Amino acid sequence: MDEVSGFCIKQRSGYGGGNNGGSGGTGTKCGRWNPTTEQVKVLTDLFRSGLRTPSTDQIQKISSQLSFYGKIESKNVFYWFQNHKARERQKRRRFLVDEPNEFHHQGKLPSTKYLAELNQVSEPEIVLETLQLFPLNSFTEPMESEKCRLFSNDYCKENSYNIGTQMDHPTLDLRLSFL
Amino acid sequence: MDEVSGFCIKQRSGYGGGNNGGSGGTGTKCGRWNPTTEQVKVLTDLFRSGLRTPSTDQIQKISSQLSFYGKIESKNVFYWFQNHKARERQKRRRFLVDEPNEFHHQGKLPSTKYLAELNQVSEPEIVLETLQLFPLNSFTEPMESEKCRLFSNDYCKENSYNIGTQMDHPTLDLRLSFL
DNA sequence: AGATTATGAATGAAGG
DNA sequence: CCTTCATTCATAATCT
Repeated sequence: MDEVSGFCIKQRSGYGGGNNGGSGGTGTKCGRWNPTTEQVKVLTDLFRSGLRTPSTDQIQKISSQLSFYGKIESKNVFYWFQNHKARERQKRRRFLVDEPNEFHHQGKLPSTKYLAELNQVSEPEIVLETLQLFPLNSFTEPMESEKCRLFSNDYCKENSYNIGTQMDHPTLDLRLSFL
Repeated sequence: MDEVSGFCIKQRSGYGGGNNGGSGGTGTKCGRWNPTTEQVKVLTDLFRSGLRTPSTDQIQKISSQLSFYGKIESKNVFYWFQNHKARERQKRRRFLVDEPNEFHHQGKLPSTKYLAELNQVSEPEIVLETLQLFPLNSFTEPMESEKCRLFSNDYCKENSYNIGTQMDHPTLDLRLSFL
């Protein structure tokens, strides 16, 4: 999984039914960006697809696409990738390096044997050619994908990405090929 | 469909994080790390000795040492310091901003523990910067992590720290010098 | 028991 | 890139 934990969707006080067209996560105080689940999903999938450091152009486009799901700015996308990447690495460096040492004495644990799944941070680092997250019900034919430029150290593969059927929106076609 | 009104998806059966990864079985309630008294004591003493932001190396060593008292991971140490520092600052700030007259508590009184905490905050905090935490090499490169002087409420005091005398464990010498 | 507090964990934003 | 800070969420601990 992308993150260490199963993810808990955090939300501000449940705003009444989707009144927010693009009011982002919280309806009240917009101190900082609070990504919606759809936004997180898209970003995560992009990341897992291999995108690590999107260019300014890409950021713009991603942001633009994600703005459909709620308020978002380019810098949010930028920060998201930075943080995600950094924490992925940090997890490995700081947390994974943790030794499997196990001396329990003081505790009252009944010596439950546990298997630490430390490999959860091992990143497959695979790059999908065509990412299909949502089995596309609609038949949005992907337009001719633009040629992806390879950046310095990024994998930029053309991704066919579609989102639809998740929200009540008019079949947003979010192919990653727009990148 | 239930709106984004976040519901917390129960954590997947354990993740690298938490603490008790397993207890075997499936539906194990993956709780969070619950430090033992000794662990808290050591951490607190370290903090009070001036350690505020341990480096990765230090974190790992602390974690390693504390693992004697129970299960612990590096990330726990990391978060502990992170939280402790943040909350100390937070309390301090709140204390300064808070009501100038700390006597009129007409409503419900804060718990004794809370008051104790406040009292603790009010006492002079001593942050060492000469704590020899990095005596590993003869020519130790001084880390440049001495920029925490943003707020001028740091005092310098020479201090030698030794925990070993307070422990009731075999021969674990937990002097901070191990850092 | 439910309400409240304490605190582990997470993450958006920056700083450097 | 890396580290750090602020804020928040979730939950164990505790109180009433």
